[in-house]
Amino acid sequence: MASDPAADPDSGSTYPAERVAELRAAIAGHAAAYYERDDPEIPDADYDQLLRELADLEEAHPELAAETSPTQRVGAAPNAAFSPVTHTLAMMSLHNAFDIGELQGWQARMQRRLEGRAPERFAVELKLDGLAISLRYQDGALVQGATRGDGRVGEDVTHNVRTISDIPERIVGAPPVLEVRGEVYMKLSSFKTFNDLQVAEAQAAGKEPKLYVNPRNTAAGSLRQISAEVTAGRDLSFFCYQLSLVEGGPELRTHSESLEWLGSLGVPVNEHTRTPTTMHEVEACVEELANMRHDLDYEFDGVVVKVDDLALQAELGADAKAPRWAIAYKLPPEECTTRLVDIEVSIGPSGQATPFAILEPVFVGGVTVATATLHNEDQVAAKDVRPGDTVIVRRAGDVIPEVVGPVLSERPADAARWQFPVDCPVCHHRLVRNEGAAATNCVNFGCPRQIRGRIEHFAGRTAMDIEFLGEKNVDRFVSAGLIGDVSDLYRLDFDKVLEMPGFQEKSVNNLRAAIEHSKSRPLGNLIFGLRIPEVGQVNAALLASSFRTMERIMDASVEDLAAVEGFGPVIAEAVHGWFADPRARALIGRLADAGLTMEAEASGLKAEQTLEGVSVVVSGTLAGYSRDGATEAILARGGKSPASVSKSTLALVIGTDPGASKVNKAEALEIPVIDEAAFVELLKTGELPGRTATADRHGELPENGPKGPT
DNA sequence: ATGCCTCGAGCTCA
DNA sequence: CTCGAGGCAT
Repeated sequence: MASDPAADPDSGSTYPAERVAELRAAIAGHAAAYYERDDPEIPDADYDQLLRELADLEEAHPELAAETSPTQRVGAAPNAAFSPVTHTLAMMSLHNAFDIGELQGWQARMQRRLEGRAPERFAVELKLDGLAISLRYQDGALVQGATRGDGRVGEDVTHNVRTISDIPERIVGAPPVLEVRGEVYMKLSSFKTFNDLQVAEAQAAGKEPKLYVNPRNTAAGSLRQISAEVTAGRDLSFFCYQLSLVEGGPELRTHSESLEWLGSLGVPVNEHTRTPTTMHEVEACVEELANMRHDLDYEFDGVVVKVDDLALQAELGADAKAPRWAIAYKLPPEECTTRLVDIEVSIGPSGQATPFAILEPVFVGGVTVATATLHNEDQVAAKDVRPGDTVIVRRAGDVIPEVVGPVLSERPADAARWQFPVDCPVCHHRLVRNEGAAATNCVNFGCPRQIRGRIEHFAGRTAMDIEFLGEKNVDRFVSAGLIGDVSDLYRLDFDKVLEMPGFQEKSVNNLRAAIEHSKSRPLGNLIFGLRIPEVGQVNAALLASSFRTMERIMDASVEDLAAVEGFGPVIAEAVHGWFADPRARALIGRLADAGLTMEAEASGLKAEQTLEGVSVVVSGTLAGYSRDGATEAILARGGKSPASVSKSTLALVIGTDPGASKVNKAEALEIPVIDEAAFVELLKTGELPGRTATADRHGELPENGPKGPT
């Protein structure tokens, strides 16, 4: 902005008309910075100087004066706000098609009306989820923005529309009169930023945040602000989808031509527009656009098909509700409303009490949703959803169903704020929420849910990997009183198991062998299986390799533990505290007696430490290594293998079907992406071979196919 | 204060 | 696998 010539009075143009235009543009920019973003770019005195020069010029050259000049409106209250605006051309809605058959029906009706002639070309566009507005330009200057209203009469929202950066205040090369229609919407990223800001501000003020429900409602609400400053803070966007009125413009024969022309004038037009010629192609385009639903930074709820030829459009005309030359192909809703019947709390395997919503079942995002997690007490409070509320439920793509928020206008008068239950629904002990924690927990060590949870975790694939001992069998054995903790597994009464329905000799023998086999699992797996707070797979392996024996871990002081690389006071304290409990020590004793591995494997002659201190991430399936095999190979050579790519990653090894997020991140961070052969080389030498897979695959990756199920 | 990492929850899909 | 929360190092 410092180099803006118009800001410098000395570099002014010789011709008054040009200078006037320059001044107006500069003033508009500075005014926006000052009034709308509260962030002045130049001193007030300089601004006043520009304004004075403009006023002088306009006085000297009355033919250059204009209604829209900043001299006419600076400081003026937007008293025209929300006054009724009668649309020159009614803003009609669209007929809907919910499947391909209805799309074909529409085409057949048109063809009948045209007595057998068929449209030669169509335009297929996204139907954005925002709100429709009409913009009027006179001599290239934006003079009015209006909402759709009832289609005939809308509301004047000019003051707010001017704050939308996508919408040009002036159009160079525009005809004397120009009216366009389009959709004001909010980008998903802007919506997220905006809601994050709400949370931050509420926290700073010590209040509960008021979250906005979705980008569409936020955009609509933003345009209804009395103060344009509020609207300016919302980062709205705009796409034009129709030229509705033009006087003195070029000759335009098709809709797509008109959009192209508007685009060339600087009016934002959506890039995802197709112009197929046959209905068959139309269907393919509709499908193609529909598949982009989760790949864009904005939402759309349908695809609009229009007859491209403007003369044909005129011939087809409209019925009472909508034009005959266009139809909206509606996509299945990803968001809808339903009744929140109740809020209940479930106890997780670790004792965490998670509130969840019981919903009147609704079909949304391709599945029927009957329950949805509400995460924790604060989430329920922030959303302020109450039993009896009508709520908005959302399930976008492969995202988890979510209760977005209540529809306050539908709230029953007697709906009371929901209270977190006092007792565990499983064991009826008091629930505890610690200071500063988000979660509420059942802390009863003997809670049946937690007994089961601990045993399931112990038997899980990532811990002791006991086959045939899944959720269901654990539940049955615990219920039958056969096991109460993990050490009971090693003295399980198999005769009793044999008596249980569904168990025959063979299945019992399988189970016996699996349990027996688990005794020799490495020490790290055992430690992980114990489920010590703050100790996951990584920290468990660290404990095993640092202390070598269970005994030494049990006897380690907090300082000893904190000396482990990557351990701080919190983890050290958690480990120490866990082993300090006599019940834990007794359990370890029983496990040792049962014959479980209590020492780290004698590492013997180890592989050369070629990867000392570096980290290598693996994604996808490798031919010569199992998932853990590759990780082990890296660890054995002194390297690390975290689950995600970061700046410190030396290389990403990809097999077949690598995770897209890892590959993308590696590319973004310019981390070498290597194939299995290069990985083998890397293990051997610690060096990356000259040619990387990145170079090979360049230009190939962005063309990932459709993400939907195939 | 920042960025990397692990933990732990919840969920999908073969 | 992905995501948010939180621990730890810098």
